[in-house]
Amino acid sequence: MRNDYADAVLRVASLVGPGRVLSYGDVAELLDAGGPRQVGAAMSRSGEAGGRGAVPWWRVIRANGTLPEPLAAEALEHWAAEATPLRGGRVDMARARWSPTELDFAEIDALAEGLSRGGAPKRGTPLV
DNA sequence: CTTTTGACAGCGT
DNA sequence: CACGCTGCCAAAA
Repeated sequence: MRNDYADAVLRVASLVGPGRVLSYGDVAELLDAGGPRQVGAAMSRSGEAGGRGAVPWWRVIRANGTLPEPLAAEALEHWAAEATPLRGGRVDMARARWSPTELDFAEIDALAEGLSRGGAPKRGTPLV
């Protein structure tokens, strides 16, 4: 079922609570898979997300507490609305970084598990 | 199979 | 603070 890496990334993003954020690299590290670029690539697809934009994309940002031009403006509104710790127009990563609870860890671990599905692709499994 | 690309990160200059 | 280069890993061409 785990469609793919992107799905896991989106789920982790949805775990982040209001007023908190995670850097792309953090997400990759939590999943213990891929890297910041994969997370970003996955997030780019969040707009589609099966047609549902229920993904709090503004809670997954760059390590420096910002987002690319086109998104910064809109994200800033969300951050302000959620009382996210800001500093000079960008997120104060030191204070806003999300800390997963043990419960969240279990969730994340389960997601990571799904990614490792080395099951048995073998044979003509076109896969992605 | 190889090459290119991408909502990145970190370090050196 | 501004650039430039390297490392990263998966998906798409």
